[in-house]
Amino acid sequence: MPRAKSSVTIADVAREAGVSTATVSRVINENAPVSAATAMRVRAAIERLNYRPSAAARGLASRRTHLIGLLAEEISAPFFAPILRGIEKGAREAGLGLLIHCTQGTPAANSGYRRPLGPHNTDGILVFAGGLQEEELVYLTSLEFPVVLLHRSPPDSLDIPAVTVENKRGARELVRHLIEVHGYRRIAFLRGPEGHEDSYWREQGYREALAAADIPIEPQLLAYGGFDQKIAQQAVTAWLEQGVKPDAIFAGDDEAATGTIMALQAAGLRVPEDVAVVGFDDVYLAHPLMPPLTTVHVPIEAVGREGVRELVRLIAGGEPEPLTLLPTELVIRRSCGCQEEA
Amino acid sequence: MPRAKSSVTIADVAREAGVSTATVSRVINENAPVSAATAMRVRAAIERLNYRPSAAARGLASRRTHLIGLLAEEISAPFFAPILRGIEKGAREAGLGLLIHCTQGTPAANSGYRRPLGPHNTDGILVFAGGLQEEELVYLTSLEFPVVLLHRSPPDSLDIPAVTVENKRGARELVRHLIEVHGYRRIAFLRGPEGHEDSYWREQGYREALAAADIPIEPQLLAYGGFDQKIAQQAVTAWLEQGVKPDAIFAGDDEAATGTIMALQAAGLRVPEDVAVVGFDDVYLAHPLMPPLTTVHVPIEAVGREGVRELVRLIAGGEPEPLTLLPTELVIRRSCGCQEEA
DNA sequence: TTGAAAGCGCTAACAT
DNA sequence: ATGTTAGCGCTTTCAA
Repeated sequence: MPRAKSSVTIADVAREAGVSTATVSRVINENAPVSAATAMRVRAAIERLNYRPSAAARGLASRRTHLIGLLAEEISAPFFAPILRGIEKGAREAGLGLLIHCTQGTPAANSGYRRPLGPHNTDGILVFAGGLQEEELVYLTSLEFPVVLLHRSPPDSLDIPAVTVENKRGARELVRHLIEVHGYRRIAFLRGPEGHEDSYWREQGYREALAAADIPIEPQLLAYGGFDQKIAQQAVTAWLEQGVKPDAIFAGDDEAATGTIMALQAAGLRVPEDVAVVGFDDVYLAHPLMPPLTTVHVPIEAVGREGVRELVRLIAGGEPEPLTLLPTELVIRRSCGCQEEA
Repeated sequence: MPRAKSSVTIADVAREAGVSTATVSRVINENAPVSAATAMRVRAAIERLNYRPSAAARGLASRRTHLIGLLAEEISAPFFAPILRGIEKGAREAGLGLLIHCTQGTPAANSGYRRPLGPHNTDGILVFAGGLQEEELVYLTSLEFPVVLLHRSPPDSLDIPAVTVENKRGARELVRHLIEVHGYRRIAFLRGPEGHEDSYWREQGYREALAAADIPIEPQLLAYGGFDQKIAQQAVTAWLEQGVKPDAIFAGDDEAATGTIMALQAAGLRVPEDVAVVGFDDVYLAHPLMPPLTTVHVPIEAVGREGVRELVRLIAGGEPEPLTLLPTELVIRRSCGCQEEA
């Protein structure tokens, strides 16, 4: 019969088992020697009373919440789900709870003493991209509070560990493939959002690949795609209307690649016969009705997992790993002009 | 200058402001009268010291964590992201933190005194579909602990508030459209996973619509689609190989509709000219390269939002609303045979 | 290996 | 309107 309402405390268990509360605590936390017989009695008492330790009391006494936080700007598929899955899995395996909070462009709420996530309620936090302003990062660092950045590098002079992916290398290989295998020379690039690091490095990779092939950058082949299907569609449509017709379009990400393909198809152009299109992220391959897209695989879930791993290390007082750069991988399908194998 | 490491406590603030800790507490919680002048001094002291109340101490003393939990089986796009967004938004607006945990088929971890979510660390929880075993629901209910079910109805004899959508009505209207507007009579249905409530009610809606039109159920037109693209594809392929060719296929959900369309196209059949296809959920409309799918819109994000609203009501001691049934809405596009308007 | 007891930082009576 | 103080339920020295 479960006891109703008023909760069972460690003192109840201690009484039931005929030991002190300290001993019960030791059995629960397994952090001090307890004789097998005693432990058994305690566990039986816990079971019998259906005792569950109060997280608040534990946290107050031990100064450990066993919680980690995730701060993001917004919950947006398709990128958010896999990274969250990685984080949740990592947290679960480390025996930590996961507290999540989105800023949703409400940085105002994140001020004063009402902070959503921080030392007052977690043992450490994960910050996804722009989930936290630099000022607060500075503050948390001064407290030596564990923070790990995801898909974002630390502000200058702050050495906060970051986990991200090889955007530049992935983009470079992708564009190199277009040049070397297909002989394309007029390769357009659709930029992602301003200030978005993934976007920045992908552009660098694009530039490096062109430079390596001695192909000059044509400014008119650079446009804003915003990592967004609609924006990319408009950008490509605008090109077409101006008579700009590249050999290939590197859309910046898969979302933009979708918009690119739509714009091309709407103009009666075939992909890849008339214009090749490549994306980045490899999140839409799941969608079978899209022309098989050549893209760069990004290990999104792994970023979450590695982020937790690093955070756990910091919490344990271990040496920080300044930068974890996860590998990206070229995924050749059909939209670049290759014949996909069956 | 922020103080490093050792955290600022309410006593520090009280001293700095020249008041008692009780007064500081009153200012923070705004739950008792404090003179404007005093409040100002306290706030200034809080600001100066960069004080942030310890969640653990607050929780221990007040027996409120200001946290709600979300329990799910797994984090799977595309359904999870919107519902999470609704929940997170609701929690944020209510000033509550959100703790999430997935069971991932590890019910074992959810036993003994190491429960991920419950009265020991939250003020109430949201259970998405099969996120929690019946036994634990019974236990939590006996404690009068606030629980709200999402996309799942309570076990017999347990009156736990639930929030879900009008699956039956949506399916009925959808099939009625196929019958009345298009005159289809051989309408196939692809079932979702066994024990999945959405699936169950959609089938009921399908049956009701057929019954209302005096069309007998043809057992061979019922198959298992598993709310899964691959499984649906196989099921439809199997039909085709057996020479079963329905007028229309209600795929159970959009995911299965995708597989259905693939199977049809692979067999050289056109949608909707040769076979009409309809889905449910309206999650893929975002994907522009798919033939515009006639489906039923499910307000996924609203389920999350309403779930939080109900949970907040329970936590505040309000009257429970046993069942919140959110409306679904028929979305006519092209895959049923209609001419979509521009 | 075990127990006693002093906090952890806050809230909520109860006084005044 | 404000202060005093007794806990909240645990962990963690310190002793034994």
